[in-house]
Amino acid sequence: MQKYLSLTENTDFQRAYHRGKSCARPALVVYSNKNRVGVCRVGITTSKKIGNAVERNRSRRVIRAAFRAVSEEYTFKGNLDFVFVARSKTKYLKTEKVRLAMVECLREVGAIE
RNA sequence: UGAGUGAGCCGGGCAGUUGCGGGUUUCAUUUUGAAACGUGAGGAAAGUCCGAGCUUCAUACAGCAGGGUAACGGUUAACGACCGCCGAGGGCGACCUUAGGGAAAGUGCAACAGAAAUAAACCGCCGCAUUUUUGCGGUAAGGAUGGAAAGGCGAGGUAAGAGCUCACCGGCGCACAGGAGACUGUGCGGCCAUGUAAACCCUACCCGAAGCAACACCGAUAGGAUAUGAUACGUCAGCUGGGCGAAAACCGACGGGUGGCUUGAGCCUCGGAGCAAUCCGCGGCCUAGAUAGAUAAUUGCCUUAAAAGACAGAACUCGGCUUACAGGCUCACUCAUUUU
RNA sequence: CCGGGUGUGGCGCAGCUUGGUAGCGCGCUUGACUGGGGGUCAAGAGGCCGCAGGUUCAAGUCCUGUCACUCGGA
Repeated sequence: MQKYLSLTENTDFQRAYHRGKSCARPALVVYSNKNRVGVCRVGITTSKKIGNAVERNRSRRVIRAAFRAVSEEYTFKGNLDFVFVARSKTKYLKTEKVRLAMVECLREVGAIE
């Protein structure tokens, strides 16, 4: 499995929010933006609105596991930055449901076939 | 059987597959990659309310200001924590609560009501004078107010009264006895003291400051400074004093990296000392260390009525306190009822 | 990690230092002036002062704990 870098800079997140394509589902929100780094990068946002530290960690882990499954199943078109934003429902969902929602969103923004 | 009090404990367990962080070993290897083994959140990790370790700032200053604590004895590295005990208050009881020094060092405050609030004469009572209505004097027993009216209550006493005198009770002082001490008990004296110090204050004791984003080293980048002054600058935070450091290739800056980073006032078993907190000894064990931050998905079995369903995520490390918490377990004790 | 601030009628704020009566503006209700509206005037309702405990005769105010929001520094 290929390694993916993490998004760390705040400017990268802002660029994804403003210029990238987006798609929203009750499970999560996906932003996608082209980059020039040469590899795909991933950022996960869990705001304080989601809940306390345990609930934020839970949401982040579910999204990370879902993305891992997606990246093994599909190949991305070009080098892209992804930002996944957790919503208040995410912490109650199983990984499989989040994976299905993620596939739908990624297909809509044109990242996968 | 019912009601209750106190103390302690658990917070599902075992095994498998895929995947993730750290470690060790082996192999390949410039970076790094692969395999195997082993390991990977809590009782509160939380709040950050106290106390320490550690590091730096003068090898670790002084005074003032400021802050904290407050019966007594002990435990502890230390504490405002804990244990024991005394006093006070509450409960039928097991037991619980308690910032619990000083109000005769001084200052302030006590609204409204009431005659009067820390010193007092409105009504009443008594005596004397008198134009019969008032004046002067004595008096805190009685009256209404108030949280509080100047020790309480009874007897003597008196013109009327008053600790003025006496008995009992309460408070204070002294002596003796007991105790490690706070204090308790007994006897004697004498009647002077309203409350408030979580009001200022006084007394005793304690406190230098900042915090792992500390700090040390490496690295790249752009910049400042341009000369010998005991001045700028830096430094123990507030004020004053006094001192120290530092200089020609140096200074501070920094979204970088490495260390700091987990063996520690550590955990477990057994024995001993102590009412207890806790301490001592023998033996055994190594148990997260990330740096945008690692625990997810799923299967089977067991315990169970049912495997779910609480509160909640380490961030330098410890000791406490406080707060949140589904469901349950153990021990000791009290009261009531019934039976023997 | 360290250190501040705020919480009071529906909304925005005083009152806390020096403890005894909880007030101001906007809004709300009723009435009057007007043919009606707006506006003005008059009257009124609406508060256990974030929560719990303590000190005190008495607490919005003082003390302790706690909850929520918010600001600043490294």
